[in-house]
Amino acid sequence: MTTPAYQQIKDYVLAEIHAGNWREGDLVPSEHELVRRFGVARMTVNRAIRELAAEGVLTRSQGAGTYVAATKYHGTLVEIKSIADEIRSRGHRHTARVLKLTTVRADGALASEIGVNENDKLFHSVILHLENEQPIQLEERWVNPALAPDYLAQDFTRVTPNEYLTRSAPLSRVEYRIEARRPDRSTKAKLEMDKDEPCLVLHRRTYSNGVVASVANLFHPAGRYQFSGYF
Amino acid sequence: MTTPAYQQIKDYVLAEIHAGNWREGDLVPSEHELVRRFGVARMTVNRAIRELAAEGVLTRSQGAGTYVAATKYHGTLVEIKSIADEIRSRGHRHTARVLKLTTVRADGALASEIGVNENDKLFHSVILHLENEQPIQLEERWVNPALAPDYLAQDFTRVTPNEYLTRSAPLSRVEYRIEARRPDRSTKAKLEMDKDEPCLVLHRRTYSNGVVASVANLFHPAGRYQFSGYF
DNA sequence: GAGTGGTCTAGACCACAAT
DNA sequence: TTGTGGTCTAGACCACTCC
Repeated sequence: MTTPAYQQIKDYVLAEIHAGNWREGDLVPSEHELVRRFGVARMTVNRAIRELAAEGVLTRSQGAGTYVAATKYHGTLVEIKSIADEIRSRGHRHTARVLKLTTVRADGALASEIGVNENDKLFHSVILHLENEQPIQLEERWVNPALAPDYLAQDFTRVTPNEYLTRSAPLSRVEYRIEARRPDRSTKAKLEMDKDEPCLVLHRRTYSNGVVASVANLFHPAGRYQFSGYF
Repeated sequence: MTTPAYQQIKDYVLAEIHAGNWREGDLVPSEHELVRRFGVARMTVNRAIRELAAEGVLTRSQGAGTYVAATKYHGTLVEIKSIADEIRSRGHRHTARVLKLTTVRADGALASEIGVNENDKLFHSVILHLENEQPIQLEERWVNPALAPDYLAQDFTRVTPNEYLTRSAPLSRVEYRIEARRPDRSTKAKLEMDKDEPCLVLHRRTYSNGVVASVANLFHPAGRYQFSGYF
């Protein structure tokens, strides 16, 4: 019931990356080098590294070497890329307004969704994201303080909560729900929405090491935003 | 510039499955048997089959054998499972009403979206799906006749277009777009929607072997439907 | 016990990149 | 030319399932 050698090598590489010892773009030890370190056959190292490459953790190029891949969480659908990157990739200007950033007490529904006790402290933020000065996303978020103790000290006009959280607590699982909804009056005003314009809402719950790190509701004006992708 | 042996074996297995010679749940030849047929080392066969298992095409169990997996397209998000299966998995009753099923001529926009010439023939269907007699999805679809010549002869109250198409033309690529929208009067009436209730719309374009097989617009009442998933 | 997959070895030859 | 990854071989031992 011992862990297979190739899996131990995979775990080793992942641990080095998560610990920050090997960063994006860094050169990973060669197969030959890992063969020496682990005292196994090259085929065994090859399997470990090849699988990590297939999983998108590493990139390889023949003759050159193996590198730590850029972290893309997770590609397939409703990507966990930050709204800021998305706006910038369209060649537009992203700005953010922090409307709220405080500590709150968890009420019953929130406590059970995040998996803490009622009345436990949670961090709460409300941020409005603008694309070329026009509101595009209202981000309402509750954060588990255990996983991001410095949350309240961040400048979220420069780094989005999403970016900060994925850096401070590597995410292991994401649950989402997408719905259409009529906005309440306050949401409608903040997003400067037209009369009768519906809202496209993404609810997202992210986990880090099996613990809920954060719960977010992302509201978008239907006329200015949609999700898309392929696979 | 020859294809690697492991890739040839993967291609062979995929071809047998797509051709229908090997069906869901069928036992796949053992590694030993494939070693004999292809005249390669077992490690080479092992890599081919292991990768197909990792991709979800096959399932393996030690001691028992390797089987063709149930076709789940594609798992991660906005799964391509049929609305009928989804409703049944909730323990509810699915029924469908075929509102339209004809041949149409492609206008400019449709022709370019599907990649045919203007005025080429397309199959067009409009189907209303009900969950326990309550409308849940209005499916508006255009189909490339080249890939599904018998489309008009199907009984879509028994098999959904989606199920029929994935069987007759294995899909290789899916593009989607999700948006919130106010329904037009006719859509609203068909889906028996409340006053001011928004619509959750999924646009989907599916490819088979690099050719557009079908374009669909799926309309859902916001109050009765949402997309969800995890990864 | 016979057959299956799961893993591993100790070599090998090749294509490609950097120098 | 040296070092890298890409692929492959011909064995081996083991754990598991099925009969």
